[in-house]
Amino acid sequence: MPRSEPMKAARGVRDILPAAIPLWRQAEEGAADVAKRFGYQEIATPIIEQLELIQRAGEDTDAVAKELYRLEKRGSQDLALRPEATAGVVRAYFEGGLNQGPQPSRLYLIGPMFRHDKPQKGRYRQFFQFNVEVIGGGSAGFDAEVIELAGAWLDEVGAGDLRLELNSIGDGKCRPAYLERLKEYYRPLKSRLHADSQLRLERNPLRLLDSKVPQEQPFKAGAPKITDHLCPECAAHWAAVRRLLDAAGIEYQVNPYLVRGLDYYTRTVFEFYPGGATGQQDALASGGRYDGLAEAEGWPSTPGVGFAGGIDRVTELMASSGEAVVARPAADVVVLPDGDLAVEAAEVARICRGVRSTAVDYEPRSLAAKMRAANKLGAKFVVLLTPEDAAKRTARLRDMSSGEQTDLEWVELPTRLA
RNA sequence: GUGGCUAUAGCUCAGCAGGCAGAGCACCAGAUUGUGGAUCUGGGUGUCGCGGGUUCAAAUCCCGCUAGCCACCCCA
Repeated sequence: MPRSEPMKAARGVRDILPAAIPLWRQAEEGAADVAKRFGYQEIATPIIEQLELIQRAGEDTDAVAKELYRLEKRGSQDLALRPEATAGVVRAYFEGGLNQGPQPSRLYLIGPMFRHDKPQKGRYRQFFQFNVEVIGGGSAGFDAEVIELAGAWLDEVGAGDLRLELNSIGDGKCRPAYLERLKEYYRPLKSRLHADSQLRLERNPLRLLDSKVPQEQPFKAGAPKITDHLCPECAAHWAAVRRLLDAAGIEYQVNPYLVRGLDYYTRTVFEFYPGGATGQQDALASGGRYDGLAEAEGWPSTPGVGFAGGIDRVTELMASSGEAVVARPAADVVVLPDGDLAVEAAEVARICRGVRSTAVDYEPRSLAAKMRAANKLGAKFVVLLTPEDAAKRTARLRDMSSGEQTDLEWVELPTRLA
């Protein structure tokens, strides 16, 4: 047989092994707890969606073109793996009739997302997000609420010091005029911009503000700030959000360069970063208001605000900050048959499982080896079974911490183990 | 898309002025007349990522490829 490479996981994806699961659970359960405490309900949407839904929510950005996992066409629908959750949640809100219920709908979702990125630390092709969405409510109170919720989650799971950045990017009423001012400012500088930025200048000028090209940094300082050019409604909303955050004692930094590239985003944008990190660190959670998204999907215009938190990054932070989680033993009780007693050992295990997690060592190895294995597993008890015992339906129970042993009948096991 | 680093046992890695492929951990067994942890003893489980080149001789030097990691770019 020709030798071949052993099979490995697909590029950019990873396993969450048993030892890492407690930390993972802590991040997820922390998310669910906080969301419920704020009155949010869980929703689960498919990881596949119609390609068109994702394209409408992402327009024709490079990201959609390059990073979307499209599925081979089956039947008449083009499908893709979801790269983010909000588009699907908004779709489900209408399709499931949540728009008929009390407004707004407060929803949360935890699940995997897929992007064909080049993998690197904290960035995977299948990654997990905690999403919180308020759909059907346009008040500033909701903006502040989801920000507070995001901060509470990161705090409680032990993500450590945080930095919250905040901005407003206006809406369809005031943004176009601001973008004209921005273009006017950058046009004379066009020849000094990076090639990518020259394209953005006419197509998506807002993105010039978060450019990281070193030679463009000095230009940003002189650029008009959108928060100076908000319409009265957006300005009032912006002021209200900040007032609410101040009242809640939530610290933030206004970052006039924090933007979103898509038209349906409106008003509030925010991102949480690890506090110790400087510069270009990936956000732990990012969100904002998307009053134009429902309409982009072809549904009635409906306001919404929310955020997405990266569970992979958060668990990595938890691990590095020494967040200790003790893994529970796989089984409290291990049955060690001495000889060919698989049937009897399985029956004894079945009896023990009524009161404690129980495993059986079926391997034909020495009793010493079985004891070693049971010890490493963290077993609290072992049940030793010899052919003579088995014939009489008796066994020997050993307490692994005290070393104490007692001979007893199988039927006595539940009471002795309980 | 760009760049840097890495690739040797199941795992982590050493070996690299070219000369018989190694350690620790893990695993198996024994000391213990078949009862765990501590200790000791024994056991190597390998196409040195793949393909070429240089050489008497290549894990080691050179070229190419592939994969992984890290960073930049990007990130709905």
